[in-house]
Amino acid sequence: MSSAAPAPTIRGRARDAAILEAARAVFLEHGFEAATLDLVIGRSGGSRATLYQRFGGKAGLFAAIIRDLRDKIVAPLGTAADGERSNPAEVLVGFGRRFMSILMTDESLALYRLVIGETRHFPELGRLVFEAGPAAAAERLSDYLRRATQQGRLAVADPDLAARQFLEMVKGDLHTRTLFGAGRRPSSREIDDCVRGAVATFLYGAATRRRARRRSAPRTGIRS
Amino acid sequence: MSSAAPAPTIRGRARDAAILEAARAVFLEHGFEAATLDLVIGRSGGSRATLYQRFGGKAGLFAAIIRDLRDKIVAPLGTAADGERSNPAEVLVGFGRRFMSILMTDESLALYRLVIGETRHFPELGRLVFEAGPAAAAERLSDYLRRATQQGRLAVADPDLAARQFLEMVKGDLHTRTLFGAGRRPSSREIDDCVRGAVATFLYGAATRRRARRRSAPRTGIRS
DNA sequence: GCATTTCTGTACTATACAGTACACTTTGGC
DNA sequence: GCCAAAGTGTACTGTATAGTACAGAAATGC
Repeated sequence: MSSAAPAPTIRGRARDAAILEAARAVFLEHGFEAATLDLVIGRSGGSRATLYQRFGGKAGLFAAIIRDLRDKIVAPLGTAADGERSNPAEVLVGFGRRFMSILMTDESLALYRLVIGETRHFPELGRLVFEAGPAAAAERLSDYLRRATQQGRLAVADPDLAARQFLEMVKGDLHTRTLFGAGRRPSSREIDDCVRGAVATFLYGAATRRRARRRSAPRTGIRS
Repeated sequence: MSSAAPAPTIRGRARDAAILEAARAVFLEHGFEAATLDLVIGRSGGSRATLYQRFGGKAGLFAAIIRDLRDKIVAPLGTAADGERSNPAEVLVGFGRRFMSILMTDESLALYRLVIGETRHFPELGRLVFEAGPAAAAERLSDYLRRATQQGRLAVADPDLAARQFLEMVKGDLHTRTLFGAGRRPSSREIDDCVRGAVATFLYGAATRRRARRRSAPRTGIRS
């Protein structure tokens, strides 16, 4: 599928890169169906025949740019953890911020819209992006939560679940709202508040203290 | 925009309804660009001219079905709260379940894909759907959280934020994963576990008990 | 520097589709 | 039943676009 041969010649590599860059912009801006190869060629400056020879056609080009974007934008999500300072709150705030700083870029949002919108036609690409991004980020966070719990710094019963919960809270509805184009883009200040709020709720919950039971009880004690 | 006149005659109303139903199916299945009016007409059985007269064209028809779907699918999200039993955990589990039971239907997921994917071309429709659905649901939950806090049953500093956090956790990554088409559709059992897990974390948090401070402190005490 | 491979430009094909026109049929109020 | 309004069917127009063909230019490797 993608660009079959890695790259034949120097000119070829440059051409591939130019086509990919143009295609990325065009697909992100217009979506798969509304994007036209003439638009891509107009931007990249190559020739129609080369595009077909190198990428096989519109669908192949689309797959190629999604893979490209996955590597450039989405994969870094999975490595959004670093320097584990001793305080879990600080670690979580840092992780949340890096997560959001990648997720809320124009390119990242456009990629989400594109992939989610085209899932019907390209289901495997959705899987590709999801696994490399959000799922990988959750895995890394899960590792941290497990270690912190073993060290007695947190009390997390199910690290995988907790990691996903935390990341969803960090996104808050800011991400969804922005995907829907509802309201203006959130400021970095709002994003920061959202991250800190998520950390607070994640760590301490919303129950009144006098009602709090031993941690393990409510976790399994909520019935029906 | 939408179907201008409410409905002129009986046959007319039936025709409108048939066109809308067909258009809904076609747009949800193919997306805006890939959907064709011939497909719609083939399904609804009317004539091309009527469609144009009643809905003004492809874009008008699209706007009409989005409004229709908002009323039928998304708006109920906003009313997903009922019977406030005394136990906050039970109320939250009930709310979360109803929320997810609407959100995870095939139609609801397809609508999300459609609206998110077409936000570029129809930003106002995204706003429409978001406000009527997720935002309205968060508002109702926020009301409950505020009341429960006033009654001393919960300790929620910012009910609006908390409501959004809770709903995001309830969705977990199940919703996003399914939107991306990654992995099989979650079972109702998985959804249930996700909801209960969200309630547990929302109420009690992940901090170890011996590290827990007074609730108000960490909420504002997380710096940088 | 020459042969070969790769890229380019242009022109062409086939098709699909939104939107329009118009003559004809059905419906529904009276 | 009549007749105005609404709906139908078909055919047509114009355009946009994916994909193909091919001859020529350019670069690459030796």
